[in-house]
Amino acid sequence: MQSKARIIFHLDMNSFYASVEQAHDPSLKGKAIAVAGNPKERRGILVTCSYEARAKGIYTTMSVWEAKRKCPELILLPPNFERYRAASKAMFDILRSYTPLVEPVSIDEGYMDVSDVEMEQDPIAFAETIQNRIIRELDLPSSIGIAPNKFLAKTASNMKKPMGITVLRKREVEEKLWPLPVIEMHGVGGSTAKKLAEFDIHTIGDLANATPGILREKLGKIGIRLSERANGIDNRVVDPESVFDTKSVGNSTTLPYDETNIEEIEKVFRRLSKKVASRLDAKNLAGRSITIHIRDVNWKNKTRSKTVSNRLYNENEIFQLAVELFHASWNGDPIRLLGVTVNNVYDKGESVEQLSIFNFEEHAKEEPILKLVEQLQTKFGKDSIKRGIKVKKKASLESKTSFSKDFLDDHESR
DNA sequence: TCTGGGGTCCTAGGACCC
DNA sequence: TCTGGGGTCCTAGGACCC
Repeated sequence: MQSKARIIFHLDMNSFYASVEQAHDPSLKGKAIAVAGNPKERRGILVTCSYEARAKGIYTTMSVWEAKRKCPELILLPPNFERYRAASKAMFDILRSYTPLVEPVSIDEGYMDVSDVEMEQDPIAFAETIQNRIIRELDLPSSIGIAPNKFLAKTASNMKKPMGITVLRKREVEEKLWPLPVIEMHGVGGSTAKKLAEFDIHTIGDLANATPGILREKLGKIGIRLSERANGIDNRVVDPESVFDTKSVGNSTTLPYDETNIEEIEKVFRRLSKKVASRLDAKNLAGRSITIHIRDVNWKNKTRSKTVSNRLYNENEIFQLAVELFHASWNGDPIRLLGVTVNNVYDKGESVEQLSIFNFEEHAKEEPILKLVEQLQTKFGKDSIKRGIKVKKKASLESKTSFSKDFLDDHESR
């Protein structure tokens, strides 16, 4: 069945944080401004900068000291995330006033599937309406890409900034995309570009016309995907729910000076654990595993992780595990960055699965249960508890105490 | 004084199970 | 006695994006 062509918008806010600051304080309009992590900090970088700053050779990710050297009149602002989140929410509310099929991708960009929206005019005029409303109501500039799928819409929105509206039709891919270098493609970074260059693929057109089998062999799944995208093919749907699908919550920090003092390091872990715990709490999430990140002076990264049987959300537990992992892998070298992430997170209160874990935890401290768990794990393997929980998931809510019984029944009936 | 902090997805090898 | 495949979970690392 040939499905009806879709109409996808990709809306991208232009230098979002800087624009929000200029809207908030109009005296900043027309000036070279930038938002930096904390302008006073060593090792700070620019998170965003205004178009006026860009005109003077300033760009995002530039270090603060370099930016100041290059443009002494640059106005540096500390980030005000609350302000950005409020602006973001207002922007997405505007988008959702036209269709529920809005998928936020990040704080300042999102997709809309407007295929079934009844428009009074053509899609371009409709995009203008949205863009003008965001300017009028929020004083924020944006760019919109219009295309039959996400990849092309995203590519299109990037073509004209600020305040652009760009249509990219599938039949225009050959003319407009193929001449561009592969690095211009969303999903291709320096590393992939270098690999592609090794077998003489330099432009998006080269990629589009390469044998998919070869790409698969060299790049794995990514190779196939890139080949499709280069040919203008992308079947991903616009998913409004994806924003609620948090998989991990983490916090990391670059230390002001390379650190070897264990007391300082533990203090940092304490701070990071506290932050992660409070953010998990705010979202009512708990996780099943923890990862710590260590970056050394040479920018070499190391991760260590551990999966635990109880749900992870408590600050002290996170801290203990983090420090434990750290001690098990640290060789005493100076450290540049530390991070703590809780992975495999899920909503604490929603599904039966969590409830059964909760029941299990309630009894976990009791001697007979501990013994049972040990026996079960010895007999059936480490993941047997999880399988037990799956059985529990099928069982009714009332039979809370039947956890171990369900579990055994399942295994003995095999 | 080069290079932040928040994420997601993919790979690959080993353990373990059926 | 030496023959499997198929599947999931776990860990470590890397690429990429905003």
